[in-house]
Amino acid sequence: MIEDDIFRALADPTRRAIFEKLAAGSMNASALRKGMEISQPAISQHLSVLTNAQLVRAQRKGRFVNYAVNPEGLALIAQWLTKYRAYWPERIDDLKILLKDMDQ
Amino acid sequence: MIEDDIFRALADPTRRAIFEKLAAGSMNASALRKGMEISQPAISQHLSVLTNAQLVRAQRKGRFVNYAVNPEGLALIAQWLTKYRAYWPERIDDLKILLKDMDQ
DNA sequence: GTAAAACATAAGCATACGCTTATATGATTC
DNA sequence: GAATCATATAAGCGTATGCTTATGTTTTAC
Repeated sequence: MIEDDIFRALADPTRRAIFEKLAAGSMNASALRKGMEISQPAISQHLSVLTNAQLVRAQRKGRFVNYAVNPEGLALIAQWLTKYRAYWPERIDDLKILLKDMDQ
Repeated sequence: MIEDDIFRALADPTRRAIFEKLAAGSMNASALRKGMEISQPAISQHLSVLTNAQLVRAQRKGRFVNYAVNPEGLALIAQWLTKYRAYWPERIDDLKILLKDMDQ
């Protein structure tokens, strides 16, 4: 089940931080590492987890590897969320969420 | 970080199955257990995790405890998703996802 | 081709997870 | 209040997770 991988990948705060950085703009592992107190192997392992979860995409560019957000993973979360659309309007505060055209 | 709890809670397939059952209608732990090959303590522990993640609500009804979906958790996921709204249109297949009125 | 840079993989370790069995708590029924 | 039902907690166990250090790969630069 891919959902296992996606949710598990996002359960780690370091991984969410990496993902957030990538969402602001794709970059290689070294660039990602800057400002994060983490070892090189750790970043590499996290990126592997994110990639397997289809949240991130890897592409070799010479001796660098460019990492970018993979919309596939996000779409799968959105898709999962729509199953429980019935509960969204019951949100306590004033958040308004609308999802349409996903009746497949 | 509540996101840790939410994503971790959903990373387990048994927990997602429990959540899905509750989404179809609130019920107590015994009813939930029916049809699931799982021990009573296991269900209880899973429900505890889901409750802590604000995905589920517990309410005593005599000697039963009624469990129901807590929209709060779902809303937090939706909220998290909106941060990456920019990437949604890039979805490969024909899935159409639209989110509006969440500019808070 | 040799050295160095960017990244991945291997191995090991402490901690967390999900399950089990056993027991405790809370509430009803008689 | 004793027995029973519904649920929670405790303790223990095997496995997974996230990190580290050490070593491999792959590609560029000289």
